[in-house]
Amino acid sequence: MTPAYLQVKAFIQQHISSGQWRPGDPVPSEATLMQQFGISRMTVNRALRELTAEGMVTRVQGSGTFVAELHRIASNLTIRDIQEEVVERGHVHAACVLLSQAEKAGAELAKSLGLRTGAKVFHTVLVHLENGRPIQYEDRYVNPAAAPDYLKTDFTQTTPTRHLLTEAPLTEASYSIEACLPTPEQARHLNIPPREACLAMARRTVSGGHVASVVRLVYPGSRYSFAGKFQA
Amino acid sequence: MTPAYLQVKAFIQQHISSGQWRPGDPVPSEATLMQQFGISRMTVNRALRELTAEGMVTRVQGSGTFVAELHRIASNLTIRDIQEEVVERGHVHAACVLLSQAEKAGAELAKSLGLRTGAKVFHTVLVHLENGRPIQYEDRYVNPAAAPDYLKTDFTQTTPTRHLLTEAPLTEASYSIEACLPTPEQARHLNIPPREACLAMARRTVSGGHVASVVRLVYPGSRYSFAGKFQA
DNA sequence: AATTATTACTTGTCTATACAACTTGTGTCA
DNA sequence: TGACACAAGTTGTATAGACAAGTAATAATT
Repeated sequence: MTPAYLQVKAFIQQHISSGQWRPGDPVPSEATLMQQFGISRMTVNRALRELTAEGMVTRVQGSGTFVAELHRIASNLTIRDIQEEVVERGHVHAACVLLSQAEKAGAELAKSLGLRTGAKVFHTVLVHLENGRPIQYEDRYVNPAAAPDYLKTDFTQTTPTRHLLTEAPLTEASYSIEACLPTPEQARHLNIPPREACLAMARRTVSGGHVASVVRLVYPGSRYSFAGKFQA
Repeated sequence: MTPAYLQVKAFIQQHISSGQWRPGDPVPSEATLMQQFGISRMTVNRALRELTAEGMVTRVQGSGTFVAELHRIASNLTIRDIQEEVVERGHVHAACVLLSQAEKAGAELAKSLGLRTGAKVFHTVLVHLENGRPIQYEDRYVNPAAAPDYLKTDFTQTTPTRHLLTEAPLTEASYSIEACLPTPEQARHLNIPPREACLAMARRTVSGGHVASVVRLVYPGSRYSFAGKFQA
């Protein structure tokens, strides 16, 4: 037996996705739906509240519930560990450490990490392999305050992402996905032609109010894409 | 006065983001939180239910509530109208129609649209300009069943996205973001060098169980990126 | 005619209770 | 030792009622 609140949700979603109720149209009030389904108000309320959270409808106290203007269906672009991702595809993950050291931050880097120029930062460069083929070039700077033991980690066993997620649970992050051509070094390590288009994700993660890490992930365009699904 | 359920949410989120409760750790049970906050179970339940929906915690019936394994903080990658996007940045949007006609679908296209080979499809190619500079090359095929009047639209006034969102409210969509080099024609119309890396989003939208449209959006890598924010 | 009260309706939050479904550990019995 | 039954604890769903707060239309007043 399908729970009542799901039936109400399905009822409303169907009317919206079929186009019978168009953006801006009023959705029946809680009282109406109560009677129509013969259920209590709290149950109807839950259904409408969830639809609001999902962006299907908007509610105005005192006025009513309305079909949301644009279906801004959100997808689940998430921060994932590359190793998990590869393993989930049933493939073998390996990592090759190109660099792992402490450095003094330049002006730009220091600013983006929220440190003063010349402050100590950790710098790692890795290449991740999927079934032996290079798939990600990871160039990362880490705020020592967020993960003091960062450099002691064996990155062929534990990925930087995993270490950081454990050490400094993230509270927010901003990212930018762009297309670029690889640097000669990136092309060499990714084993791609120097003019093959690459996907790059630049990411800045914040943990507890402080910037924990800035990273640039470069993927060969021919071997990688961000795929996802929007769902109503 | 902050609502009680929000206080509970804040209490839990703080313990998680501060690292006091680590992934896998149990979160206090509803009964415990009831007593601790002196509120009813339904209120605690709402807080925990919302945290579950937001990916902060996982709940197992009969067992308990636990801090989610990886903070799979989801971002708001949404299907947006390029015109809205440009206008929101305070810029001027314009569109140039390169092609707008009915065609017979080839085998591959027909399959992806869920039609038979040779069926009639609408095909449009547009270039979108932001402040006069080309920013998106839009190559779109539309299922006539989803939007019979598609070709009658003046695409310099109404973008295809907007028309389709109005005509065929979408129920789901899948996308793929990749890096590529532009075709000569794309490079010409986007006014970029032939070897500049581009971002491409391939999207397939479904409306009411039928594929409404497949589209390939190509952006100059130097002028566009998908940016977003994950938030706890 | 313009302003102000009133009223009906809507959503937002919260309570106390109830039963169902599931998990886990414990104890009993063979 | 192993299989089973049971009890305690947990989440999932649902109810009927209550009050607060906001909106919008109507009625009353100026």
